[in-house]
Amino acid sequence: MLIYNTLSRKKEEFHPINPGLVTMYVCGPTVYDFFHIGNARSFIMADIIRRYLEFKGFNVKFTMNITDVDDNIIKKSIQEKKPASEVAAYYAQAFFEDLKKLKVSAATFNPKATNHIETMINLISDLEKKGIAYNVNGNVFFDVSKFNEYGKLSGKNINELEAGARIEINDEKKNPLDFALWKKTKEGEPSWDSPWGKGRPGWHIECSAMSTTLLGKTIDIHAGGNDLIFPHHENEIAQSESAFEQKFVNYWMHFGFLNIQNEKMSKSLGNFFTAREILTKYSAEAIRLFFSQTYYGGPLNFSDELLDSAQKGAEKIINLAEKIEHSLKAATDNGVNPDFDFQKYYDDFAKVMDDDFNTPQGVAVIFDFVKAVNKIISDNEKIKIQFFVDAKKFLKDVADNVLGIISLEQLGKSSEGILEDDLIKLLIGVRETLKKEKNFSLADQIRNDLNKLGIILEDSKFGTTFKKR
RNA sequence: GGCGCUGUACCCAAGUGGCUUAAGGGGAAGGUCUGCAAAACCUUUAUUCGUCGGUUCGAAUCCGACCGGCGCCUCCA
Repeated sequence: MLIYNTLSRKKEEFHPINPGLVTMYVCGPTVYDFFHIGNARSFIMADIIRRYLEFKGFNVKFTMNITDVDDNIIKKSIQEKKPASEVAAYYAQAFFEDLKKLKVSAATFNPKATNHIETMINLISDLEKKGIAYNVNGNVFFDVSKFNEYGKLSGKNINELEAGARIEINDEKKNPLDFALWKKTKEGEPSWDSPWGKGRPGWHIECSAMSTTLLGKTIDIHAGGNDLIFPHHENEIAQSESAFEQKFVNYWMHFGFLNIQNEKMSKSLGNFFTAREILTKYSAEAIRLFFSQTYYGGPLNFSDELLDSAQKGAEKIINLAEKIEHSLKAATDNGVNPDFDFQKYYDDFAKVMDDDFNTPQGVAVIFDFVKAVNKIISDNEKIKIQFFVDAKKFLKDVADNVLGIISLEQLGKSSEGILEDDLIKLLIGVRETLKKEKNFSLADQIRNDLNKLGIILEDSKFGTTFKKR
């Protein structure tokens, strides 16, 4: 299996530290607002990577942190005149709700920064003892000049950075690139006691602390958005490797941005849609398919047209799954036993996904499968039930469990309850009679009127079936 | 200025030296099935991969130049 490693800027063969186990850390949200659909891309692609590793048989310890103390949260708490902890708790809750709606699997660990302050303080103390961190009036900074590999992840050169620096002048720093490990408290801010007085941690230190505590000093995979490469991940490496004197992360993975009209979607530009907003218009499956149809590392434009096209693609898979369900219910064991090589599709899927999680090609394998199965269904009057059992299993294993672009267990489930479904079935029955009597105008009227209510009737060789828009 | 990503059909997008005279999705056109629809199936929709050169028996894929889009270098997935 190959993974593109930002550190080496090439694809590398993946070897986890412990066979059969993968330690994976993904930078999660700062909880001061709902996350947007661009953030969702990272969360979903990380989820798909995790699920594929599990599909391959790895036990994945998947960690995603919650940054619940930070400048933006404090700003929001002042605006809303609420305690910072309340703001953070509210948006953390919303974060989990939205992830669930997007069908992102629960993480093994979701550590919150404020639960790991002690570890961070110890880590900073170690760095200070080593002479790598320095305290100026209760602010502690990391001395970038003491870590001679600084810049190795982002390909930046310290001297060039200094030359082109547009960094805010801070008299307390020895070097403009030095970054805060510990920030002295200001009036009204959340704070903790520390050897340097009351204060709060800098942003970067939390990931070093939590990753090490939960997963170990060296982990297999650390992932996040492209914009975290510098300075965030660069700083994590500097802190962790200075403190522990061993490699922090073996494989660094970064997700491309979601753009709107070729411009990065971001909170500061204001050109964003929240994930929960998009979820009112499009299914999680369509959103996941949309992201899966592009390589995770590249840029991707966002628009309603593109999501519409993904929604239609998702329906194509659902249509097949529904046909399979009807066939399974019809349950007959006489019929042809089609010559169909299911294993080939599993092999093809694994082959392309093994190449740095090539989800676009993985999706293509699924659509090839959908087409091939549809063809067999339309070419044969009766098919043995085993064929449908196997076909369903493939969709479950690959399209549902790995990519999450279909939800088999939700098929045919009515959110409105059984009564409504029974009423629709009643109308279908009436319409069947009308059709037999050649009263097509009334039969069509029933179909059209139901359609206006969002219920679509389809006549097929399985009889009349319905689905809801 | 430094570093990185990117330019493939009407739209999105894979492929990065021969397996591809270029996957897959959407759209469009024609056909089959159907009382009609829908769904599904079949056919068509890039001799061509930003432009111009070069390397090679062979390139969308490698090299060079040029043109265009984007990002990071400051909080940001």
